[in-house]
Amino acid sequence: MRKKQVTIVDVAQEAGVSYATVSNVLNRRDVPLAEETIRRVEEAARRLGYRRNAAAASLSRQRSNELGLLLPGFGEYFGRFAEAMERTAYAHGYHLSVFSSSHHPELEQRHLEMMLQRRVDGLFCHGLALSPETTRLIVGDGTPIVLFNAWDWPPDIAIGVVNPDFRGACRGAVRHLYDRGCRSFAFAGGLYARATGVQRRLGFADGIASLPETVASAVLELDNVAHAEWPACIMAACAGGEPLGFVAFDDTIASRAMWRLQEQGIAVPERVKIVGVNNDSFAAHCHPGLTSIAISHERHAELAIGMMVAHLEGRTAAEAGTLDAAPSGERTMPLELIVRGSSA
Amino acid sequence: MRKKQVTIVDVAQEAGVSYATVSNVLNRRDVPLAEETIRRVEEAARRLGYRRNAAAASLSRQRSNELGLLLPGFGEYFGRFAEAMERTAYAHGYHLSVFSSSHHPELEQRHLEMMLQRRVDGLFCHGLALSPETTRLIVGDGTPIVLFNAWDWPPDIAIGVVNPDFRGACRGAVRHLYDRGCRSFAFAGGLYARATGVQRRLGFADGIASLPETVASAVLELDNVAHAEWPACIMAACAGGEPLGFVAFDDTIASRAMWRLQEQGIAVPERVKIVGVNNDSFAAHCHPGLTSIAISHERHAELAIGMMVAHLEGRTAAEAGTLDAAPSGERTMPLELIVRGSSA
DNA sequence: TTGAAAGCGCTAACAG
DNA sequence: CTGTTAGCGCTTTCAA
Repeated sequence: MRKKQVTIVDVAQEAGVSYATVSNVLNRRDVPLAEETIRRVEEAARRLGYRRNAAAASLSRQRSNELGLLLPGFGEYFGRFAEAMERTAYAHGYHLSVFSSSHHPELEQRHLEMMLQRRVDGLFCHGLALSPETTRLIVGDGTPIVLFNAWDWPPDIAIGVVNPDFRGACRGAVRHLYDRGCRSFAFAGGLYARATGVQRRLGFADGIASLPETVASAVLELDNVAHAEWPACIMAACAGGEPLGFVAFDDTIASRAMWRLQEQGIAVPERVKIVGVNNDSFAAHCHPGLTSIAISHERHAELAIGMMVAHLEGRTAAEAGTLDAAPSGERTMPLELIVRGSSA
Repeated sequence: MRKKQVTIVDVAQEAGVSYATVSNVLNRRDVPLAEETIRRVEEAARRLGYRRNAAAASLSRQRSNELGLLLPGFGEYFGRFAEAMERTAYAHGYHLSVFSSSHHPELEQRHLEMMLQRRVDGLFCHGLALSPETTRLIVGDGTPIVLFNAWDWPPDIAIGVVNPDFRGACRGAVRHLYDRGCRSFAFAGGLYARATGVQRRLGFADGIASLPETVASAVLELDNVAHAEWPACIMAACAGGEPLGFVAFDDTIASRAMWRLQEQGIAVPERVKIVGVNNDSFAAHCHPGLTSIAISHERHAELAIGMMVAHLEGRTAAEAGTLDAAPSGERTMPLELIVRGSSA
């Protein structure tokens, strides 16, 4: 077994004080301490290479100071989000552990179960995770949960939700394309991300409906269409001589479509103007640059962590009778359209 | 504070047995148990919604059954690796927590410190993390560490290392380009990833040296060169009428270069043939497709986790006098060249 | 086959 | 200002 660990008892002995005192020194609580004692204890701890045992501490203090983040995967979108979340949690004095289900429901449930067993102080969970089985794991457990990218979630499961405004952004994208001269439109979805796809589709429809004139529009399902067929599918939506406005589920689909169209000699942005979603790194480096909808992961993280921390602190404050539990709810985050060559 | 948690004591009471028995039942140890008791306890646990407290368990049993993974960031490369690691750890009966330092040394140290405080059973750490400060945190702690993508690490810090063979792969890339007719070569690095960049550079040099004839070659540093200048920089390395063979640090640099070259009317692959590294998802969807060096994250993960588990189990076996500590060391993983249009 | 009891390392009253 | 002490929830001998 691992080399016997150094405990506060050892440190106490080394410093010649009681081990409660060591705990006091090391946690710098509001307790008054003699300068000399502090020095001696810190010195002893350093000398012995003492490192606090987090399990013992959480057990004793009934909180772990740890937050958990459950992601569907570490793709570019969620990867960036995770990084922002880690930084933000850190800034708020918490530690964030990240788990990705790699799109495996089984792994996802297991991750969830582990976080609950570890009594994380709070949990961040993506909307797709809320299958009936998963939900059952969560419901009734006291752990506060903040959902993200969750548009259809069981009520009373979370203390709050924060969603990027894909709907509003797609609405805006249609308008942008119209302003650039498009008079017929197509949207290409991906079924694999249901809820988030629906939002985009709704936004696309909103956009079409709010145009000053009636235009032709189509919603495409390219999931089961061979890439080579994409241009034909897409161009079928084009009516009249004006360019077609094409809104894609994400940048991957957008760039793939762009390439296939160009390959067939269909000029982008002259014949087809394209808008993607996510502003992935390659959007700026393909040719032409891909107009895309960008999200500020920093702000997203700030909102999510903020909600959680407010709840956590609010709760302890409430216990102290200082404050009512902090209010929460559903927040929507505005997105930004980054215009590049593909819609020029 | 959180709703009082259900403990084994509650379960014991509900089932009418001692709480030691509950523990026995729930952990299905080698202890003989009466069928009836098992049933009663499980039933009670379910009814009460019992969930084991992981902190208490780790504290008591002196191991957490948890592994930690420290990444420099959640980019495509490490993101995929992290997913594979999670799956593999799971398959081996461990739980893996992932942390990314977002390239912030401060966050990185903190993550490390937390994992050590949490007494993870084992730690996976990328090579770039081994700054003097970080190394100091680790050294002397009993936690077993497996390093990955670490070419210059302090001895005695890790129980093993597993590295992708970027060097061999880049050597092969040069050969591939030569076979496709290139007679002058250039490599473009990125300083931001030192060790891994050095490996590629060495491989490039190896490749040049092993060619059947002497050729012109150049190593470029494009970090501080404006993108618009890249074509000029790159083409300066081109000698003679044959196409230039261009090996890039990664697919991002490769695709960016490809675009800039094409923009200036320099044909790829006719004038310049390009090979990238990482086989990022867009490599298959840019035009022309980008030839790239692919890594099997699955195999990488299997090697890393395997090393760790062997050590962990070997150690407990050794304690039991069954086995010597498992041997480990440095493993190199072969990579694969995926040939696409950019080097046709 | 079950239970009593001694910790695991640390925190948090509370008493001195 | 410092020390005593009673847990936190669970695991693990060792007796019964």
